[in-house]
Amino acid sequence: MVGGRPDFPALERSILAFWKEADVERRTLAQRRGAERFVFFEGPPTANGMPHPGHCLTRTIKDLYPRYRTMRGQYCERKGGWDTHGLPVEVEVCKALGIHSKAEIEAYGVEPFIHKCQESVWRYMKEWETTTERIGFWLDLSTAYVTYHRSYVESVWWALADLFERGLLYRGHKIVWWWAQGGTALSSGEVGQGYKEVADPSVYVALPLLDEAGRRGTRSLVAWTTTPWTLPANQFAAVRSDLEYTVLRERDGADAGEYVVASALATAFAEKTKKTFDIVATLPGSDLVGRSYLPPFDTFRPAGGLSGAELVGGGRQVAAWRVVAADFVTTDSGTGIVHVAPAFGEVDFGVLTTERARFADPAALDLLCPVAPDGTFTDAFPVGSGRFVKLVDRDIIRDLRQRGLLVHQEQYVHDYPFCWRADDDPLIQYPRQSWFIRTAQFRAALLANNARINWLPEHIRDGRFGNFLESNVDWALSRERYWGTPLPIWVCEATGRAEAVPSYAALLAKPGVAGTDLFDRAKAKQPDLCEDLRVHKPYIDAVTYDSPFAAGSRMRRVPEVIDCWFDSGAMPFAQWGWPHAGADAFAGQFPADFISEAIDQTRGWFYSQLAISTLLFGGDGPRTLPAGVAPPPADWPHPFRTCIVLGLMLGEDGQKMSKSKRNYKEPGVIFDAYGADALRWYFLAAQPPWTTIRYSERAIRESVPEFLLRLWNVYSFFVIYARIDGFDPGRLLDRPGRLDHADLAAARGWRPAAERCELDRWMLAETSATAAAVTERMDRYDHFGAAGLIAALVDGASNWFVRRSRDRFWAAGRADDSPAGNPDKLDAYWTLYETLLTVARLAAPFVPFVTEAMWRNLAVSPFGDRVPDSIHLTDYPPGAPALLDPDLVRRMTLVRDVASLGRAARAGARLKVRQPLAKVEVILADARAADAAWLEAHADLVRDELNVKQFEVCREPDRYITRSVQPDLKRLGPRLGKDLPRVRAALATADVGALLAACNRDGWVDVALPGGGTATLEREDLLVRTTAREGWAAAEGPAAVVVMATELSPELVAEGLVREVVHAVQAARKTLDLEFTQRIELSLCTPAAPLAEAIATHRDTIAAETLASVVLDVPIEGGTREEHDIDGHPLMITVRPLAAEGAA
RNA sequence: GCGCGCGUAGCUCAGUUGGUUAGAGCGCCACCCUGAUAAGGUGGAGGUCCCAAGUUCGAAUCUUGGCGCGCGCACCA
Repeated sequence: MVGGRPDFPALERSILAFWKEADVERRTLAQRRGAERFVFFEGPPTANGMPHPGHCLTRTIKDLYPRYRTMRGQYCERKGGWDTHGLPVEVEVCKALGIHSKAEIEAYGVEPFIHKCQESVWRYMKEWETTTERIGFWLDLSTAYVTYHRSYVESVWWALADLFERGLLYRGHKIVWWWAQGGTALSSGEVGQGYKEVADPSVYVALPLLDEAGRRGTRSLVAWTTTPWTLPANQFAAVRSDLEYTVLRERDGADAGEYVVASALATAFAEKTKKTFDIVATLPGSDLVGRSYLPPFDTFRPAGGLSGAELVGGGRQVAAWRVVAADFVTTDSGTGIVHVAPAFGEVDFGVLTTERARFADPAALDLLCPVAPDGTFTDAFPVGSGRFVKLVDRDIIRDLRQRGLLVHQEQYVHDYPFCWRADDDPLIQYPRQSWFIRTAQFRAALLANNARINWLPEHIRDGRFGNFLESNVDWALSRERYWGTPLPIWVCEATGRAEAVPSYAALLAKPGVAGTDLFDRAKAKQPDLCEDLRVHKPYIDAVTYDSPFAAGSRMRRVPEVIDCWFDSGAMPFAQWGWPHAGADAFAGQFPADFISEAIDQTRGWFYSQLAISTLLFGGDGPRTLPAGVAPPPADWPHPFRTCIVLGLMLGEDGQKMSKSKRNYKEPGVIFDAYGADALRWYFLAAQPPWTTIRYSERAIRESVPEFLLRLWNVYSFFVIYARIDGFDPGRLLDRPGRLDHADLAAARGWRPAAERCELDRWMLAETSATAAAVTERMDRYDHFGAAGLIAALVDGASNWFVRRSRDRFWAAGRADDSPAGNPDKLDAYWTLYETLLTVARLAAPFVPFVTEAMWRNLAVSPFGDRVPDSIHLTDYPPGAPALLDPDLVRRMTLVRDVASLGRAARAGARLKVRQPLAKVEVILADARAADAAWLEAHADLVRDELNVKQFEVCREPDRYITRSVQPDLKRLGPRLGKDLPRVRAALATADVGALLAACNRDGWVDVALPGGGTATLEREDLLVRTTAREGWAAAEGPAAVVVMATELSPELVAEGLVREVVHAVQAARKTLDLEFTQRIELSLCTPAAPLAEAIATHRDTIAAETLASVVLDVPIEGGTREEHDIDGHPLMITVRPLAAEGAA
């Protein structure tokens, strides 16, 4: 059913059924087997949350290019994938179980907990599958990779083992964001979730300097901190050696000491403390470096005072509570002297590391940490022992004040991270053993690889992503959690030496392996237990083997699992189980030509993929491949060549989408109301993909008439009349081929473009040009530009071709090659048919449903199995170069402009189009003579469009317009530069006629400049602009001025009145809901003489236009009466339908 | 605080290496068509292109500095 209002959602459901029944998706792939590949990677979504509109966007983009490339003849696999590990899954399970802490999980039991996690992963699976299918995203979910699957885990193991073999995976002591109450470190992403603005105490603390003998003097450093609880762990004070420091003494202070602060901050310091200071001295920071000071607390201070330790190069120095030089010291805030507590800050820890390197025995510098993993002070710091550090701040401040070390105290408002799932728990930075990957030493390689990626938008490369890589730090890989890929490292109980295991088979091959039975027993008890869990906690933890490092000792796995981002980043090879399996699949599917995700994946999937690929497959790795397995080529970029980075999608109110705020409509609602094509077109055509999209139902709804409905209307127009006129391409053409222009040539009654009318040639030229341009854009991944071109083509077909061709479609004769056929009508059908087929195929990757419906009806209905049964099995239309006709396209634009200007001129003069006018004249600004002649030859067209009796290109333009000459700035700018204003001035006052005449004669002209000198200008340097003179009904555009004759003769007025009358009668017919073939009796009564006369004169016209058998001037008995006002004249219309007696 | 992006019509957004009269859709007003018709079309009004300075013959476009918004990073003490 093509007529009437289309029901897109219903249409789409039937198309979905067809795709499924006819196995179309698989066949599009099978058809291209062996062809050049287009490699696409699916970034795995997590299926334990509901899909929302943002996912619909990514899925639309991810579908578009594979569809397009497939139609272009490439072979594009679309293997799905699911991300299944990680804290979010554990959190979901904990919620369901009503538990929170690690202790509670342990109490519940790791084994049942893992089982729950594995089940929970598939919680919203159904919704994801439905959404994926409904939006038309062709993705093979049946072969989707799953990150918890054993083969996937073993691929990841191999990668980690390889890194370990190369010394790139190590165990380190680092400062991590620690959730003390939960007993785990959090990932940076998790930390980022939990920032809150809070007021913390901020203190200025005096650190008394010590002399050579270790005696305390009167002079103190002043350090600033917002975390007083870290003061007991103080180990250093940092200054910058190239800064100047000032020694201040409080004026009027009785026994005031002296304070050292950075000179740049001395004033601010004085203002803060509200004290008046005298400057005692200034000194460079370098003078402070090496000095000892008294730590704020004695926590770790040896009773016997400070003894030195031996330096690497000989000599001795005090190990702790010493001033060090550091670049990170700034004068932005504080005092220019930084309290360094290596246990509680990453930067601070860096200071310790640097200092350790200076000493012969690094152990001389212990890491001082008075805090237990649960966040409470140990007995080492009696003031706060047993209490959570943050709660001890006040006691610490009181203690400092009592001892005279507190210089100043205030509240400081700043952002501080809290646990994202327990937002009353502040996080602390805390030293913790974890496993790291040495990504930082690959910084240059990462950047080089990144430099070769085609990022869209481009600024991602050097902007967000590049910056991120520049500041790369080693990847903190391990997580002290449960549901994740277990870190495949086994450690010797006796020696602590470790080795990595690349696969389960390798583990089984170890000497004296034991513990594999834990899983077997669980499986025996619970036969449906997922086999993949064999490589997960707790089963894998039970597997031990003989240590190669110490006889009689066992190797045990470390307890950690890994960051789930490593899982997803390993997807290019792990999806095939490579290198343990899938060598061929991997070789053919690496690197990806195209991936796309939203910008939040910069440090997520984009980074994890790049980092893993660069480390494994860059210049010098991998080293541990099984025999016969080759690494992929190392050429950059890998593992992806082009990446479209999508903007974030916001809700209707411009805020982040959130379920609780209900600021977005569920995708399902949109699908049911407007259809998937509407949503897809909105995503693809309404804005470039990287802008932040404000998702709104209104915007989606409004995008429908603009494209989908218009396309449908043209299509529906064609179908309606093709049926009436018997246009049946299936009968006229035996071998349809690909239904391209050349194939249609074989059809009976088909005439070459050259023999058809101009409008047909124009339509075909536009179509061909658009096909070429769209292809070019799509090859550049510019679907936004391509969509604009397709929309413009549809607009041209609807609002120019169809509108101007109506009479041809309605002309007498059949649309076939029979004797009753009308060749021009047939031309019109062939032209529109070809255009529709081309447009449908161009738009197929964008709106796969409606275009499929069009193809099924336009091609499959008439040709049956002579053509592919799905549009997605066809080739993308190449366009026919022979049909291109730039001159015609330009001229048609010109005539459309003229028509448009004519209407503007009418509007200006308040002369509606129903009122015929005598004449319209056009003055072309700077057109070629051939264009003018062409335009004049199309007088009929313009007369028809503008309802005028006469049209001509004006021979005496000076009557209506003035001309001015302007310099072509783009051409002359580079040549004349500073002289331009003078050239402009000269041209403004020049004799335009003479100037142009000289130019046309000689090709150039010298212009005298106001300040002296001349400029030589060529004809091409001059632009002629025409301006309408006052007093005419005229409208001007860049290309032309259109002037309307406004004088109304009595005849013209009468004709105008008649058109109004016809209009009124048609309205009456419509009110009566008459069939358009229904004949009527009509009476028109008016007391107004001019109107009566006009009606009398044009009685036949009125009768013909309104299908009236008679037009009377007395009321008809039994007719329906309507009172009308015709340009101020009253008119009574009476209509009486006649008994049916055949069609018009 | 640092980094990235963005500020153009009432709303949502284009504007492709600096160039002449800055565009579209929606909304609004007016009009047209009435054989695609519970559709379709045309025209119009509406803009200090966030502000300021600079570079330039010329800036919505380039530079710098503000202001505002979004995102990322970050207790850099």
